[in-house]
Amino acid sequence: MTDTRFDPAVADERWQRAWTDAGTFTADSDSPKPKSYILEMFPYPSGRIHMGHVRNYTMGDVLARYQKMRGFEVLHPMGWDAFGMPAENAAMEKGVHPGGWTRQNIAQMKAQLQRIGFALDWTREFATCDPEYYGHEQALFADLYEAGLVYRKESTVNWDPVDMTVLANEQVIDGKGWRSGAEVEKRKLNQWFLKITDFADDLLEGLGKLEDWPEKVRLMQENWIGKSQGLEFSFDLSDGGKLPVYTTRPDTIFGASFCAIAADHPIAQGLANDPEVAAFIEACKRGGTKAAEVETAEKLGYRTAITARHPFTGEPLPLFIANFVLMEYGTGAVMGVPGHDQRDFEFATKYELPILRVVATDPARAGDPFKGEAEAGDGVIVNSDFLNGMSVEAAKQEVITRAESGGWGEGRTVWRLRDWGVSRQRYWGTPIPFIHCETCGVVPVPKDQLPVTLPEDVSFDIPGNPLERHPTWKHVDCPKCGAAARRETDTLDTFVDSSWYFLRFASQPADRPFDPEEVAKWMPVQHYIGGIEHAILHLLYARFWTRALAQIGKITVQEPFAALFTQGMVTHETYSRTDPARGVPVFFSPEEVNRTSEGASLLADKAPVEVGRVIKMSKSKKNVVDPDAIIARHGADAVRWFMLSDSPPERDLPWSDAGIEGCARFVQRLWRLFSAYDAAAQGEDKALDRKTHQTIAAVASDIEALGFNKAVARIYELTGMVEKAAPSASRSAAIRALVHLAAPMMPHLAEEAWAKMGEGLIADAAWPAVDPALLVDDEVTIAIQHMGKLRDTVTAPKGASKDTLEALAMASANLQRSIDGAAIRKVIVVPDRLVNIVT
RNA sequence: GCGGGCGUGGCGGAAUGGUAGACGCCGGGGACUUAAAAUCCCCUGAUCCUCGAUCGUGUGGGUUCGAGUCCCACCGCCCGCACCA
Repeated sequence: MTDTRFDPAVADERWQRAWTDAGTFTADSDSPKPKSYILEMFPYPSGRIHMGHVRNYTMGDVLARYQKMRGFEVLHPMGWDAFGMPAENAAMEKGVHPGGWTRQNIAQMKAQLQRIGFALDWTREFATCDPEYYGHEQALFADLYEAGLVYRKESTVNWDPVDMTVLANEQVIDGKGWRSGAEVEKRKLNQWFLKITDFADDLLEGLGKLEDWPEKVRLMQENWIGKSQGLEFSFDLSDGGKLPVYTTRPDTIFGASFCAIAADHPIAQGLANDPEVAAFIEACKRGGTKAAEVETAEKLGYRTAITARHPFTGEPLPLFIANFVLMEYGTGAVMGVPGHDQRDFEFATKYELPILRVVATDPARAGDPFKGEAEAGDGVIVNSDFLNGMSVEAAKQEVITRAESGGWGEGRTVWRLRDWGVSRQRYWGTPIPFIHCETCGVVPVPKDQLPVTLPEDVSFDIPGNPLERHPTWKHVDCPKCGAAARRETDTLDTFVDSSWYFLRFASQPADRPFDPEEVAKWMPVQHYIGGIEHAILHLLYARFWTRALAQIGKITVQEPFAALFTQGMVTHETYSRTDPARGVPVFFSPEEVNRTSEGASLLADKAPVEVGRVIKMSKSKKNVVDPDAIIARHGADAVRWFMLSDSPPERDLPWSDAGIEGCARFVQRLWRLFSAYDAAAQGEDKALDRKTHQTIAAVASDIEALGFNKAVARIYELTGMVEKAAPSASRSAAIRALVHLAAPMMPHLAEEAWAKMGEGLIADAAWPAVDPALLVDDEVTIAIQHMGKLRDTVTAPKGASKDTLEALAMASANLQRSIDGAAIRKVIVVPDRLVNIVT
C-alpha cells in the first residue's frame, strides 16, 4: 500500500454514497433479528447544525452502529420538529413564508448531517409540518377528544396586546412580552386542554420503574408532578359562610392562629366594593411573579372583619387577604400555623398574631420559645388536646379521621401538575381540527376531511394570528347541521408534535398514524438521547401522550423510552474586551482571535483580548465553532472522534483547536497502522493477543454503558501497543480488530481500511468475538505495602497462593528496609493484588 | 428556602475499599531534515534529591491493615424548582 495519508475529502463522500446505495441503515421491521431502536431528540430546523447536535447524534450513531455489529436490526431515524415561532418570526422579519423558510432550513441541515456520515434511516424521514404528519395528529387529537381526554375551558393567559397573541410563561420577561416589550395582560380565554392530570398518579408511579433514566430527571419530574397529601376542610365563618382550606399539616391544627385567602379568592372579590380592599387586591396583582421578586417580597395582608371558627377549640381566627396565598393551588385559602410554617411565621410576626408551639422535640419542651423562625421538622405533638404525645404522622391521620367522621373535612391528594393548555394563537402549527357551530357547539372535523391544512396565502405584515384574519379559511359549514360555522383558528402547542413522533418513525402507514403491531416490534425506544433542557416538558408530555394512546387502545406500550441519556453541552471559552464608552463586554469569535498558551490577541490589531470562562456555545457570546468548517478541514471522523473523547458524555465538552488537531492526527496515525497491515505475517504474540481481546471486551462494555471517553482511551492504548509490536499474525489480527473497534466511531476511515483488507462493508460486519481465555493475564503485578503504603512491586503468576505471595513480598529489600526489624503483627494478602505488612 | 450534582496535575479526565493521576491535550528535551511540516523517542503532580524519601484527590474529623472511593461536619461551584399551604 502506498497511501500515506487518509483523505477524508474523498473518502467521506465515497462511503456515505456506498451506505446509501446499499441501503445499509434502512431498518427492516420484518427482520427476524432482535430489534434495537436508537433515537436522538429530533432537531428544530433553525437553519444550521451546531456542535451540540453533532455531539448528540454522534453518541446515538455509535450506539446504532455498534448494535448493528452486535446482530441487532437497528432503527435509527431522523426527522424535523418543524413547527414553531422562529419560522413566524422569520416571516415577519424577512417577508418569507414560514413553510418555505422551514423547508430550506431542513434541506441545508440534512446535507450537513449527511456529511457527518450518520447511520440514519433516511427513508423514514418526515417533518412535523408535513400535512401527512399533522393530519394524523389531528385524528389522534380528535380520538382523545372523543375519549374525554381533551376539553375546553376558560382560563387565564398571558396576553401580549401588541403582538395580539398568548405568550407562554417563559416568553414573559419582567412582566413584558419578549418580542414586543409590551406590558403583558392577564386575559380569560377559551382554551383547549389535554387531561394530563388524569395520569398524574400513573406518571409519578411510572418514574419508579425507569431505572435507566437519570435520577436527576426522575426527581425533576417528580417535583413537577408535585403530589401532596393532606386534609381539606371548611371553617365556619362569622358571616355565615364556609371557607374550605387545604393543609398538608392537619397535625398542627391546634397551632392555627389565623386564616388567609388569595387576593382573587371569591370571598376577597366579594369584599372588593370596599375601596380599601379593592386597593389591596390591586397591590397584590402588581407583585411580580419572578423568582427573585417572590423571594424578597414582603408578606402583606389585609385583615377583614370576618372570623373563622376553629373546628376543635371554637376560637375565632381572624381572616386575612394575603399576597402569598395562590388561588391556583389547593382551595386558594390556608389556615395559618406560624409556629410550623415559615411563611405563616413571617406573616404572624408582622401582624402580631399568636405563634403557638404544637410540635416539640420531646413533650418536656412544649414551652420552648421559637428562635426567629418556624420549625417545620418532625417531633411530638404538644399543646394540642387529644393529639398530645402523638407523632406527626399519627396526628395527621387522627385529625383526618375525626374530620371525616365528623363530616367537616376529608383527606385529599393535591397535585402541582396542571392540565396541559395546548391552544396557541399562531399560524405555524397544527390546526386544531374543530368547528364551532352556533347550534351544535364544538364539532370535530370528520376524519375523512383530515388533514385540516394550513392556508398558504397568509400575511405576516401585521401582528396577530394570520389564520384568524384570513378572508376565507375559517368560514366553513357545520359538519353536523350544515349551517354556516367557524373553524377553530388556534393551533396546537408544538410539544404535541414531539409527543408521538417516535411512534411515526416506527411505523408510517398512509391511512393511519401508525400500525400498532409494527409499533410493538420497535417500541420502547432502547436509548433516547438528548439535552437536559427537555427533562420536564417534552419528556413528561411524551410519557403522557403514550399513556393516553394506550388508554384508548391505539398502542400497548406505556413508557416510550426505556433508557434516557442526557448529554452535556459543547462549550468554548469566550474572548472579549470591555467597551470603554458603555462599560459592557464586546465579544469576538474564535476566528477573529489568535489563541496561544499564554493568552489571546485579536488578529485585526494584535492587541490582547480577555479570555473568559468556558461556557455553552452561543451566538450572543460569539464562542461558536461551525461544524461545517471543521469537517471541511479535518473530515467527519476527526470531529466524531473529538465528540467522543476526553469528557464523559453527560458532562460538558470544552471545544479546543488543539483537541481537534490531535484527533485529526490520530486519524492519520491509525491510517498508517492500517496501511501496514500484512495478511501473511506469521508468528504469535501472546501478550498482544491478550491486549487485543481485553480491549475488544472493554470497548464493548464501555459503549454499552455509554462510556465513550473510556472506549476511546482503550483504543489509544491498543493502538500504541500494536505500533510497537513486531510483525506477527497476532499483530495483523490486532489491526483487523482495531478496524472493527473504530468502525462505530470513525466509520469512513474504517471502511476505507476494510476495503483493502476485508470483504463488504465494515458497517455490516460482526463485532469481533472474544476468547475468554485471553481476557485474563497469566502474570500480575503485586503491590507490596507496609502499613498500607506502597514499598515495592513484584511480578507473580496469576492465582499464586497466599504463601507464595507473602514469601515474594518478604524478599523485597525495599520492604525490609521499611519494616526495619519491627515485629510483624499481621500480614494481609489479597490474591493477585497486594501484600500488606502490619507492624 | 427545597431538591440534585460536582470538587483529582497547567487542562479534559482514569481509578469493583487495594500500586492515585490510565488515555488525551498543553509544555520541555532529543532524533530525522539544507530547512520546515509530518513522524519517531524521552521527560512532564510537588518538595528534597544519588539510590530513594516525604507530601499529595476542596477543608476538618472518623471507620479500616489500607480511603479519591464509606460515614459525619463544613467550604466552594453548577443545575433544577420555588410564597405549592
